[in-house]
Parts: sequence; C-alpha cells; structure tokens
Amino acid sequence: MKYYVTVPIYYVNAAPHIGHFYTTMVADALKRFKTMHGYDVVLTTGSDENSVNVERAAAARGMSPGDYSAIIAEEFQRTWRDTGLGVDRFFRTSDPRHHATVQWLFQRCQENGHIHKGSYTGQYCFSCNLYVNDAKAGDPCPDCGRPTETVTEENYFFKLSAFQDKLLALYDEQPDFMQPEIRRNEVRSFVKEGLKDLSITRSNLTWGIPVPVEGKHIFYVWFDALVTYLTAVRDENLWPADLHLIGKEIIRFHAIYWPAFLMAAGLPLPKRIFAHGWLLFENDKMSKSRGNIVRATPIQQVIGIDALRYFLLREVPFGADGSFSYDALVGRYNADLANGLGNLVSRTLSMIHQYRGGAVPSSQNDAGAEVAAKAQEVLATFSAAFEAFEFSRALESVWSLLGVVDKFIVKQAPWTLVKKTDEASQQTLDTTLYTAAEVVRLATVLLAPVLPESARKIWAQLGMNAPLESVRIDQLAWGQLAAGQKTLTPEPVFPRIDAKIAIPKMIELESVEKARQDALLGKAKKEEEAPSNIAPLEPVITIDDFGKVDLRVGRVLTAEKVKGSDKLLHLTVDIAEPQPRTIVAGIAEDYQPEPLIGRKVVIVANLQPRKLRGITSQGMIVAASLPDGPAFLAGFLEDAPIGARLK
RNA sequence: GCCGGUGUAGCUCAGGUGGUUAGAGCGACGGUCUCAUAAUCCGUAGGUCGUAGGUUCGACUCCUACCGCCGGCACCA
Repeated sequence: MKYYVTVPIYYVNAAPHIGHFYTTMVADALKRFKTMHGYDVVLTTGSDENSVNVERAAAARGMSPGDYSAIIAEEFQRTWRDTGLGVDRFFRTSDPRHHATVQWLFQRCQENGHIHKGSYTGQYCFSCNLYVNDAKAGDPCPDCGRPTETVTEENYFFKLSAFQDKLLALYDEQPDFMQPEIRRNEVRSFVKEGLKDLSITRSNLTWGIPVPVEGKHIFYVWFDALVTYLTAVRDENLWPADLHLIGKEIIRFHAIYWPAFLMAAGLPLPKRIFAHGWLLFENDKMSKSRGNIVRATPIQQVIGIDALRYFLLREVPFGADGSFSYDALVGRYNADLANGLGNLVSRTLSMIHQYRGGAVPSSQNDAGAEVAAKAQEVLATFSAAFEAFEFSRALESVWSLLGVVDKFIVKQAPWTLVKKTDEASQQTLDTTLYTAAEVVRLATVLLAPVLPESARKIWAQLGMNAPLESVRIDQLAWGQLAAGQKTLTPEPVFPRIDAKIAIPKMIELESVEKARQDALLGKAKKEEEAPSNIAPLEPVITIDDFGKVDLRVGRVLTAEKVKGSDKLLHLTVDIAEPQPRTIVAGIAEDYQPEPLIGRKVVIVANLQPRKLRGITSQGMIVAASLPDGPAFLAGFLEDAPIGARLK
C-alpha cells in the first residue's frame, strides 16, 4: 500500500522558518503514522525558483538565479535533515526533469483543446506573481501593497472558465477533497462567482520553463510549481497524491487551478487537500517587518525538536490559526512531557528495578483491568483522531491514559506492597508494575510519529528489541509486553526546563540563527536593519514629471464611513476652492472619521476623478504605509495655509 | 456590504437531536504519599455560558436583533 503526501515546494525568497517547519513536520508525523500502519509512504517537497523575483533578488546580490536558488534550496534541505524530517524527494523547479513534465502537461492540455493564445495588458505584481484586475498603473498590489507594474503580453491562456461546473461537482461529490470544511465552502463560493481564463505564460522573463516548440514564453509560476507534485513521482506510479498538505494562503491554486489543469490533461486528481492555518507569534502575524519570525533549530537546540513537534500538534487545533509563544512552549513541555510522560516512564522503570531486579514481571491478577480497558479505548480514539487530522485530540487521549495510570499507581501503592510478604500483595505488585510498563509501551508506540527521538529513547529503556519504527500501530493490543523483559536504568527523557534560563537561551540562539541565514543570503548589515518589506523605489523621473502632480494642503470638513465598505471614508476637503472636494479614501481601517474633521492633510488635486461605491472621488489623500501595515496621513507641523501647493 | 465561522472559569478548550448542583487540562492555592524529573495523588478555586429580547413547563444548547473577533468575497482609484 502506498501513501503519497506532499507539502508545498517553498519559495526561495526567504530562508526556512517555523511556518515551513510546521507544514513539513505535520507531513512527517503523518508519514510516520502511516508507515506504522504498513504503508509505503513518500513525502515530497522542493524549492520554487522560477520567478522574476528570484531573478531580481539574485541580480541584487550579483549572483545568477540558479546559484542564488541553490543556496536557499540547500538551506531548506539542511533544515529538514537537522530537524529529522523524513523528506523523500526534494525537487527544484530548475531540475530539467521537471521542465519536461511541465511541458508534457502543457501539451496534453493543448491537445485536449484547453489552451488558447490571447493578449493581455494589465497590472502585475511581480512580488506576488499576480495579475491585478481593474488596477491602474502604479496601483498597489492588493496582497502585498507594493506597486504593480504595467505589462502587455501575448500569452497562452488556460481555459479555466470551462471547468467551473466540473469543479463545483468535485467539491460536492467529494466533500473530503478540500478540508477543513470552512475552506471547502470558501473555495466553492469563489468558483461559483465565476472563473476567468488563466494566463499561464509570461514573455517578460528568461529564468523559468519555456513553452514547448516556440520557446519564447515562460510558464507562469503556478503552472510550474504545482506540477512538481507530478514530477517528483513521475516514474514511480505514485500519482495521484493521497494528500496535499498546504497553508491556507495557497488554497486557490491547489483547490481550483490544480484540479482543473489535471482534468484538462486527463489525469487523476489528488485525493485530498488539507489547508492548515497560520502560526502567530503571541497572537500577532509573524512577519519580517515585525521582526518576530521564529525558527525551529534554535528551539531544537534548547529543548529538543520533539518538544516543538509536540507543542505544535497538541496546542494548535489543526486547521485553525495557532499561537506560538515561548511561555506556552515551555509550559506544555514541563506539564505534559516532563511531569506527565517523562515522569511516568521514570517512576515505572525505577520501581521495576528496585522491586523486581529490572525484569518486567508478569500480570498475576485483574488489578489492572480498568487501566487495560482505558488503554484499549485510547488505542481506538487516538488512531481515529489522527486519521482525521485531529492531532490535538489524539494526543489528549494519550495523556488521559497517562493520568489514569498515575492514579492507578498511587492507588495500588507498590511501595507499600513491596513491604508485604503475602502472596496476594506480591501478585498485585507484579500486576501493577506490568500494567504501568504496558501503558508506557503502548503510549510510546502511539507517540512515536509525534515524538520520534524521545519515543526511541523510551523504547530502548523499556528494553524492547524490535525497532520502534517497525511496530504496527494497527496491531497494537493490551498485553503484548513480554514478561521477563530486561529494562534499562531510567534516565530522564524530558528533564524539567527552567523557563527563566531556557527562554532567553532560545531567544539568543534565534538571533544567532537569523544572523547566520542573513549572511547566507548575502545581506549587508545595514540592509538587515531596515524592514525588508519596504517597497522598492520607482524608476527615476524628471522634475517635469513631478510637476504634473498637483499636491495641495487641505482641511477635512466632514468625514464619514462609506456604507457597504470596510475600508472607505467619505471626506469633504477644503483646498481653498469655491466648493470643497469630495474625496473617498481607503483609510477607514486606520482612522475613525470624527477625529479627522479639521485636520490638515495633503491632497492630490489633479487626479482623474473616479467613482467608488457610487461616490465620485475628486482626488486622493496622501498617506504613508508599509505593505502590511497601517496608513499614516501626511500632515504639517506648522500651520500651512489651505490650498497651498506642495512642491 | 455579502457569505461563513466564532464569542463558555486567569489561559487553552469540551459541551449530537433543549431538562437534576455547566465540565476537562494548564496555571494558582491548601494538603498528601514517597516509586519518580521539588514529579504523582487529593481537595479548593465558584465562570451574568458576548448583550438584549423571544419560543418553551424548562435553554449554554432553538429563534430574532445587536455587539466583538476571525476568515473569504467585494473593496482599498
């Protein structure tokens, strides 16, 4: 039985961080879980290298796109190696085999009549690789806020519009195709609104995969990147994938474009797509500009990679956004891993050593029956939850078992039994120790996919001979632990962590790691200090060009929210004309209307009027912003006269 | 604005088809055992179950409106 799971190929615009780790680690845990059910699992990922952005970033560092990408691709692979993630194939989009697959897929679509040529003039965001509909020259990209650039191209189009009904049928007939359900609904309603044909080539780049035969056009990044899922296993009869694991930001590409491409080429569709949420840092979005990005390896160095794996799978309900914080991480570690699992292993093995010479006794009576029943129940609960991607619930069920055993041990009080010489007490002591050890064994197997390193240690301490990885979870049952087995002297698997020491250490190592990655990317020190999402400078203009822009000092007379819009404010502004100007400004998320009244602002006074939500905006208000940040209105420290022109 | 989700103890969350004193884990506090990693175990902590109405013999659980938060779409020229 095969199981093919993918995580995205990661874009080489950034070095790996905890978000990349999250997706990949979940895939790794699933892989281990499936392997322990007898599946041959293949996990693939790679690097997404073909884009103008990469070309530009490489050029800025005086490198070729290939060399630049290679450095980052290696950095990703190194991270997966260091953190023990079982990635089977790492595919670079620059790989010639991949080029062949993309071209092959294109030709199949073409043969089936789903490709046509057309021309396009519009605004394009090079940062996001996204065409922006209805935008004008220089308008900001709706996703990243950087200015869009005008492009006119003759391109190949994919007839996406022809797949609307088929896609809707897919979502309805195969509810598991897109999960969680929330995401499926979003995708469905998006498709229902209507699909436009998709331009799948570009003619303005050189770094990428050329269209077959003619060779002038380069494939659009998503026609390229998604196809690595095919390329990675092309000769292995593994397609279709059993699971695409993705982050919620790339749902549209996976749940709409990708199945449409495959349908057009007459290929089987992936069985399921699961989109997880984002990891926030203490409830804030992680971003370069906030400087709150966390990496996996510094955490690994201080408390081990298993602690991070456990935290992410236990603390965050899979699918929803989750919050990472060092406090919560250490809290989980101490409460669940050190005090819970680690301590149970420790006390169990220690008693077996002191009371029974380090050999697991056999169960003599039914003193442990309730624990056994609970364990059987947890075996079922755990696997069902894990299959359903409810990792948090799965882990919770194991800990509920650990809690039962801890209570059981106290109730039986082996330390009292050992002092009694009667047969019954000795039998109960044996049974108690066996019961505890059997729970440790079962829990260790169940937890192996989540805590691979630690489980292996516990397994060894228990004296188990068979390799843990080869144990079949679906064949686990109570009572399989062999009596007489020799255990090792326990050593703490999860030593308690002092948050006061560990957290500063992690933070310190984090900054070391960041510096190392920055150096790797050839970032200069000065550049590093500036927020890296500052919009790139526009091309040089002449003084005459600037002279065309008529900026005026104005005073806000009235301000109110525009009905039906989250972002628009309806302002009237006095710029010393007979009539005040009506201006619609997209600042409602950052400014309340009332406090604006009376405020002096800067207006672009000669902008072509435009209707917004039924109101004609006669100009534009000047504000500063970072791509994902709030707007700041321009103003004056002195009392600038209304109507004065800015030059 | 439209669509969807959500709002339960300090924190993270459970609470099919309405019905005795609303639950768990963590944290906090008190106590205990001593096998154990100052761990375990026991007990306590008493939260208007977002707000206001409504249906009902009875609602956290159903309905309506409103508020807050999250997401998608629209939109941010």
